[in-house]
Amino acid sequence: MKMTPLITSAVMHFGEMGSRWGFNRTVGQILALIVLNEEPISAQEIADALNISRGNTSMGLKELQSWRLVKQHLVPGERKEFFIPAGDIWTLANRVFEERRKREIDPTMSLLRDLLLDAPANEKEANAQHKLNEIHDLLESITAWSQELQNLGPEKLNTLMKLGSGVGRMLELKDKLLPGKNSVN
Amino acid sequence: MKMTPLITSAVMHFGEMGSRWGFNRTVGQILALIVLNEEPISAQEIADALNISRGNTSMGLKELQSWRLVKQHLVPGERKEFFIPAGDIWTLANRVFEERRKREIDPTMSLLRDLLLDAPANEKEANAQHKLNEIHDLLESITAWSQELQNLGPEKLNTLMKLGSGVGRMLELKDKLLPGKNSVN
DNA sequence: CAGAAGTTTCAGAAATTACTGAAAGTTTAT
DNA sequence: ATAAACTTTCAGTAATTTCTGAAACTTCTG
Repeated sequence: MKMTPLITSAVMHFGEMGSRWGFNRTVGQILALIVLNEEPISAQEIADALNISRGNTSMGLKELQSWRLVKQHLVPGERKEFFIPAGDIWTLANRVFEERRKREIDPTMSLLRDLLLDAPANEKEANAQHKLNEIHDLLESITAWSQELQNLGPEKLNTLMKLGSGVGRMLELKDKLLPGKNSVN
Repeated sequence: MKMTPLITSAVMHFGEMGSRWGFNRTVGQILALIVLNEEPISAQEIADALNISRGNTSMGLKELQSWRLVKQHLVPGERKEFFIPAGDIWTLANRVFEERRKREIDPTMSLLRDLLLDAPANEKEANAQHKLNEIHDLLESITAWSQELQNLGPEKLNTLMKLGSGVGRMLELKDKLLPGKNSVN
């Protein structure tokens, strides 16, 4: 498993970015390596290529599996476990979005719901609650929307993205188009 | 600047989430405090309320200003500087998206462009380059799209979000609606 | 210009997070 | 049942990130 210079650059970069994407350097490197390698690759090969301990590799792979970004791949006749990406690039990107939503938005939504249940103790709290409510509604919209987008599937999503500024014009016509929908206030 | 229990819970939570949102605990707490407090608040009051050093407070505020999430507010007659949110909740959310895009996507796009310029040295590299190209295109779409959404402005964005699954139906009709746009393959 | 009121910087300490490697665990083959 | 081939766990260490607080800086006031 010798990495070519190009692959090395890419792997190193994804390592650096890893922490910004919600996982750590090693996990980012492992992911890049698995994605860029057309053949399935074993844990030992990963450890060797990246110069990291076998234990760290194991933990990284576990994390990537919990994100559903890589999966195991049994090679007939081989005792070792091999790893491959859990889907195409689109799928992987979707998974990252979804996992991050779970980690970054859901816990906050849940707390906000709780905080909004209590009656405000005074003026100050009433004001704060109002702000928290705005935040809650915003997060709810984002969540609903992102699920909606995922349900569209890659093709339609792509259509929508490529549509670009056409979206604006389309929205202006929407009431004529979809008379069943009530307008938003 | 005594925090009520409700505000305390919210501030602590935003601190915990802070690191997942791209800044650290203290920065998250400071942001929450500024947003939830209707009055402008001074650096010293923030340090006291959160029990953090004055120096840390200063750095946190600097970071929040670099994210364009809070701004200074001069109170006439007061020597101190006060701080307030840089806009309404929608604006703040947009700023977070945009900043994160800059930090999480732009550097990768730039590297990918470079890596795609070199001719592949062999079979392996050609394959890797193909994958990198897919990633590049995806990130490009996401970037373009998110800029598009921001240009729509809050009202239309809200309309779009509330539209929910109507988007799917709308897309099916789009060709009739916007005949100038070519279909996507 | 001295000094009071405030802010920022940054070296070192504290806290957190990631990594190693040896030991324990698992699976398959004989 | 034993051994070989492999994986996982986890205590301790290393690396990184965050925080403090004292010193330096800035600005305003008399």
